[in-house]
Amino acid sequence: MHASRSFTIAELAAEFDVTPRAIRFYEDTGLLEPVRAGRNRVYSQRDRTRLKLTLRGKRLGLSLSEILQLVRMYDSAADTAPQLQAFMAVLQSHRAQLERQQDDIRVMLGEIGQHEQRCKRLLATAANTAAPR
Amino acid sequence: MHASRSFTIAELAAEFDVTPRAIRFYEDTGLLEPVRAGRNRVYSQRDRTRLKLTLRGKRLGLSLSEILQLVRMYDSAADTAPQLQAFMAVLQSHRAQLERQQDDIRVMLGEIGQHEQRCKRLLATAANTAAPR
DNA sequence: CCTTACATTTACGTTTACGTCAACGTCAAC
DNA sequence: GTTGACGTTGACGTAAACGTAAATGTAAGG
Repeated sequence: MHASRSFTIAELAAEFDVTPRAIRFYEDTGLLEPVRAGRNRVYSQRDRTRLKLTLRGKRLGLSLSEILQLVRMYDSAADTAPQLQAFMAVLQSHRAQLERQQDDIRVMLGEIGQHEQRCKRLLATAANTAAPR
Repeated sequence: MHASRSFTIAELAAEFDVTPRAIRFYEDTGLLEPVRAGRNRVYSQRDRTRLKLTLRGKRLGLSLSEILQLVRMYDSAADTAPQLQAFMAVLQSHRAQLERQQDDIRVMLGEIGQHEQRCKRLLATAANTAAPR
């Protein structure tokens, strides 16, 4: 019967390696909605999940307002057909953007691989030049 | 014998869908180094490539200074063994970050897929409810 | 010659995402 | 009772990445 554990700001800050200041800022933008125990913030599991989503979005270069739109959309259960259609259109465009990023990453990983090969070759010949005996 | 074509700022701006202002700004940061025809900037193929790299980096959330470090590193041909070792270490960390992003993307694509499935189900039942005949 | 289109530099404005005090409350430990 | 350790609310500061005039040049076209 564990009442879905709650968290302090310091706990979340430590777990995700962000500052309390940042967490409070995410609240200002609407991304988090902790309740209060007196003056202090109390974060729910839902807040924790939101924070995780937020940081994931940031790692992919999304702005906080973009992330907010995302989570709001995912939360708002659309029910009418036009709403659902619109929702799916947005999903499509997000998918497209993510796939573009995947391509970008593939290209970059390829270049990194090339540079690594070059380094290895150079290191091999350098070793021979420096200590031919 | 085509002398490796050059570009005006407007050409590059149109091709990559950015403003001239942004392109000049990238020059301020050191990312581009156009020569001058009198007062006007003339961009080489190398500049064009740099711009492409810059925009790719941006799409992945890199800052301009990070991108600058990258392209400089890739340009500077390290030759001593310690330099090469250091270079490869940086490559490794970049690779790691890109792989983290790949994971993030995979997770997000998965979530998008789930939402799409849910939408389709809802649309199906909604259609039945709206027009059962 | 005048306009139009595109280029330039200089400079100040703006948004985003926090950092960094400052001043204060609170509760436990010594 | 006071000292930390942690929390709070302002409020101001800041770096990044341009946007947005303003004033000017310049080459082509009518």
